[in-house]
Amino acid sequence: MGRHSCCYKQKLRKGLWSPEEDEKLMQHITKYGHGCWSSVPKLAGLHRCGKSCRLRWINYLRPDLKRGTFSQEEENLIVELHAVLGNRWSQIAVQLPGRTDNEIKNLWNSSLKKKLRQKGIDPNTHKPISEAENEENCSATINEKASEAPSDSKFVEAEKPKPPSSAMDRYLLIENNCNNTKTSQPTHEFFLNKFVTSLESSTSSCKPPDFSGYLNFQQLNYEPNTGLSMNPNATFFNPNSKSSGMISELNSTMTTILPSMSNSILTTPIHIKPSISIPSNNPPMSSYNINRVQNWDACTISNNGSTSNGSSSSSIEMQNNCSFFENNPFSWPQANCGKRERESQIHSVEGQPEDFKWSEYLQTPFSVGTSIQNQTAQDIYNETRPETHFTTDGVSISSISWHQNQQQQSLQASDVYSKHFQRLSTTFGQFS
DNA sequence: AAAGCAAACAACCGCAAAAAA
DNA sequence: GTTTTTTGCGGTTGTTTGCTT
Repeated sequence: MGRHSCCYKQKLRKGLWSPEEDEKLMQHITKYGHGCWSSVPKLAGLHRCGKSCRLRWINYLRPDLKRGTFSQEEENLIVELHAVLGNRWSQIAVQLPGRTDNEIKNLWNSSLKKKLRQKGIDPNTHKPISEAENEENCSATINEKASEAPSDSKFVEAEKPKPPSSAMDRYLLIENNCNNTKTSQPTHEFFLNKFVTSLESSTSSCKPPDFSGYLNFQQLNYEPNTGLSMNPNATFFNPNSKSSGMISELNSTMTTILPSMSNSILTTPIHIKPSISIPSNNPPMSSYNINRVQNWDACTISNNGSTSNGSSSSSIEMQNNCSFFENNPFSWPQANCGKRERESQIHSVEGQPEDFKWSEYLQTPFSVGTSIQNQTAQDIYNETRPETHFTTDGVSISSISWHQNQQQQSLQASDVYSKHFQRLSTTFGQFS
């Protein structure tokens, strides 16, 4: 489509917004909602294009914006998320309630990038700068190998290695290509990754998720450490919801995942006998957080921000008595992929915030991951990153090394799960 | 006090995808 | 099924602010 046609049709104001313009836009949207953005300026009496109005609202006028300087925790989280998501600012912003993608992007470009470089970390790869250079060379070798292969069939094209998108991918790529080995590493993360991927693809296709790959996860030879009391019957999502089958899967998944999160097992490849040892100073998850998650299912959230079971909660505002699967368009068989229809459903609920995104409310259970992540990120980024490590053949894989000390392993382990929780949160947010 | 510079912030632009006609 | 319109995203540029010389 290209450029907004309205910009050509008439002389529209550009540049900074005046307080009067803000006021007009604010009043209009508060009263009528934005509806179709292209009609907003006309209806609100503004000499701006709809696009400009939208941007102003999203980045500045929206009442739920936090504003102010970013906290250290937020900065750390952004760095961590950027390592996983890259420049997907909107997805990163989902994980930081009250912050906009534009704000985060600006922070990254003006400050965070520089800070990372000062610490010797390449902001693009999130690895020590020397290591990033080494791996680039390694990738070049891999590409050379790929180009040697016959390239005249579509099959070959499909087999071309995709750029690694996660630490695990990078690890496997380096292991398999640089070491000339062919090992897949069915770690707990591997199956967790499959699980989250199933959810992601099911949300995009509006089909029930395929957990077949994930379910093997639960058959792995590992025993959750019992140092943490975990109610085996705990449910995290309402089992009486419409998609009870899927909810049941999720609940069993959560029961399995959470103890292992807390115990920080996991990056041990499964072909080596899993060693489950708890570092004496193993701190990651507070019982407070566990309890909050365990109680989540029992919580019905009222519109005054308190929970029906009497426990304190963050300032959540939702409809009366809804557990979070129930009152959201999160039912696979009936999944409604039409955005406009979804919007109309949302609008039809009296008093429902217009831009209701339940992924934001999902932050509460998923703050388990976030809280660990903050803790972890703080440790990692406040300290000098470890110098480059080398595998036996000299390939540098420092930031994803399996050979780091136990404590670092446990910290990374928490991060790994945090990452997948973030993905879950992001995925579910697509339904809003 | 003024000039120069850098950082921070706000807004625009172009593109692509999704939705509607 | 095609075309048009709308929305959202990420890159980039412009403006303001604050600090240093």
